Amino acid sequence: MSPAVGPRPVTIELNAVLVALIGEEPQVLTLQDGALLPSGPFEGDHPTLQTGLRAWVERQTHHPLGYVEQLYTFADRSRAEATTGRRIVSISYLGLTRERVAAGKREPGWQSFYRYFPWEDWRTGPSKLLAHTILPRLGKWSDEAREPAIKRERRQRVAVTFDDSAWNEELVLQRYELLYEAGLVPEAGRPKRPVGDPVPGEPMSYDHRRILATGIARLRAKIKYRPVVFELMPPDFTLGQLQRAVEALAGRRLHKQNFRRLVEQQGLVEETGALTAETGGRPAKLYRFRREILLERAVAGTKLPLARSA
Amino acid sequence: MSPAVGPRPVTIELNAVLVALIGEEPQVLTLQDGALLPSGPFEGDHPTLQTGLRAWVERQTHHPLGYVEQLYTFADRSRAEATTGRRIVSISYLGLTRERVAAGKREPGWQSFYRYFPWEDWRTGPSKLLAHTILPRLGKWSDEAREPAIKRERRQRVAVTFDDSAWNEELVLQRYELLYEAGLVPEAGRPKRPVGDPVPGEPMSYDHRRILATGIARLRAKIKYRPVVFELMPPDFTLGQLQRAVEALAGRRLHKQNFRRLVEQQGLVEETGALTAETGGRPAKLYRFRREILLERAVAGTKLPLARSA
DNA sequence: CCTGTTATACTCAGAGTGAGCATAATAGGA
DNA sequence: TCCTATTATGCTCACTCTGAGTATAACAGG
Repeated sequence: MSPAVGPRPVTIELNAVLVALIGEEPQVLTLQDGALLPSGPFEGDHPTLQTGLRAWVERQTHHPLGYVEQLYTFADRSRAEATTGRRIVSISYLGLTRERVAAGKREPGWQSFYRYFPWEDWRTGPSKLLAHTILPRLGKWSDEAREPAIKRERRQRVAVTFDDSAWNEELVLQRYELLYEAGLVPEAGRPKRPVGDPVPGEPMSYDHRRILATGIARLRAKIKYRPVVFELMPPDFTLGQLQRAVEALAGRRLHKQNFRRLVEQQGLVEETGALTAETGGRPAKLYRFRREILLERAVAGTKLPLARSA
Repeated sequence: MSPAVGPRPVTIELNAVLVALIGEEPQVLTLQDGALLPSGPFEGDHPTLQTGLRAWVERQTHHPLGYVEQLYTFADRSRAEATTGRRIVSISYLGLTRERVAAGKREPGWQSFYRYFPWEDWRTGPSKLLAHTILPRLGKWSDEAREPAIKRERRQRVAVTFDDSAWNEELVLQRYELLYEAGLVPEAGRPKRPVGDPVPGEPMSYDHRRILATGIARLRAKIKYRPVVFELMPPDFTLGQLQRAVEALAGRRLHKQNFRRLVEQQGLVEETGALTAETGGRPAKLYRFRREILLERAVAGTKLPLARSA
């Protein structure tokens, strides 16, 4: 069990889920007409994985990456292995970048999250696609199970991940995997499933749609306890814009007044002093992110009933 | 940007942070008299990384792994690279396993968390090591900075991560990294720092102490929103034992009555019906983990002010 | 039967959160 | 000019959650 000198050739590949908000839609950078996430080899002359990724992305997009976070490392993929004989290890990252085009102009390569996961967008109310198509078909899948135990387990998993009365927007990956298991979405490069009529939502090549699901899920979880939305916002913004940004990522509507209360009382923003009348109604105050907050506080998050708080 | 066939030889290595509770101490499995985490090559004949890790750990420890989670993938390490010329990518995992020895007998290889991070143990009150040794030296390090801006930034980072009036037990890694930056802990295989008199706490070889810090941090965060403690508990336990387990991991004391309330009202446990008198005082009811809960509910966690929850 | 120890039940105040009412300030059209 | 629609902003209220503590129960050992 000493440090190993491995027996089999291996290739390292980096995958990036690059997110930007373009015109209040959450978008991800793709290649090949939306079928691929950007990916490339890890070049050994970079000191770390993260600097390698940054350099490579910034060279490709001519744009600085605001925030980068490692998502997951997969090695369980057939992919090119069959042909080359090499083991491919793929390390995926989530990166956030600021919008840089006019909201009107359509950037090539950027695609909405919800092109791939239409059932994840609840901003206009409970997803009709879910109620009319997905849930019935998942119900059928559950009923198809022969053993009662498996049937019960399937039903329960569907209920937990897709329950529309207690929708949990973080379960993007679990929902995708359940749909995959049920044969409702296709996925290349994995053990074949009997996919009949796939559910709406674009597929991607290889496991890139799964990686995207992982990235969206991580991002949806993260915005709740770290101020990462601001990496996607312009320097100045109104609270309404900020709210619509969060709504776009989370895929659901928020209570306006309570959202303001939360943002303000946490000291995340400060007024610039200016107003903007471009919002359609009463002019709104402009705010900017208080970067100092990153130094002032660490993460939040406690759920332990602590004793003697001094 | 097509899937890559890399130019440089690479070796994949797996590292495991294997945790067990032995006699109410949180312990990690080590080799070489505590200097190494178990690590080994990823053998290409396993379909996935996780199954590879499981098989390998269970072969080494003759013991099933209850819970496994990927921690992080590093490639930024000099290590054996200098000698072999190969790039080493190390994928680390956190694994939880059940105690299997009598509390008295000392298992070889298992070491307490707090042998490596003594300042992380607040179970007997605020760490004296912190107040008497670490904080003064970190203060000195801050003051050494020439530029006022850097001085201020150092002070603020120390305040956020080490603040003993609002101790955040999750910041294990941030604290370790700060100590490393300040030259207060040694670390092999990294750019040398002028380490004078190191702060108490055992070092490890390579970057294993850093990986351990990552694992402890992840575990401390996880116990707050997922019922993973039970992976470390015997089948039947009292609420007092459960509390001391959580305290051991979190490194701090909890309010007993509120801890019970939390555990009970979340439906995490059920009474077995039996009592045990081995706790020293009034006999305690025995409980067991309600595995069904894993199917009944997904994660918790919302901090968004949702609209119309109808 | 007193003392120390752990277990268990219950209460209470304050903070945080979901939900909604009310008002302000703009644009555009009747 | 004055409605109306729209967005922004301020404030209240009830309910739940959580920290903190009081009180009582049930054992062991001297």
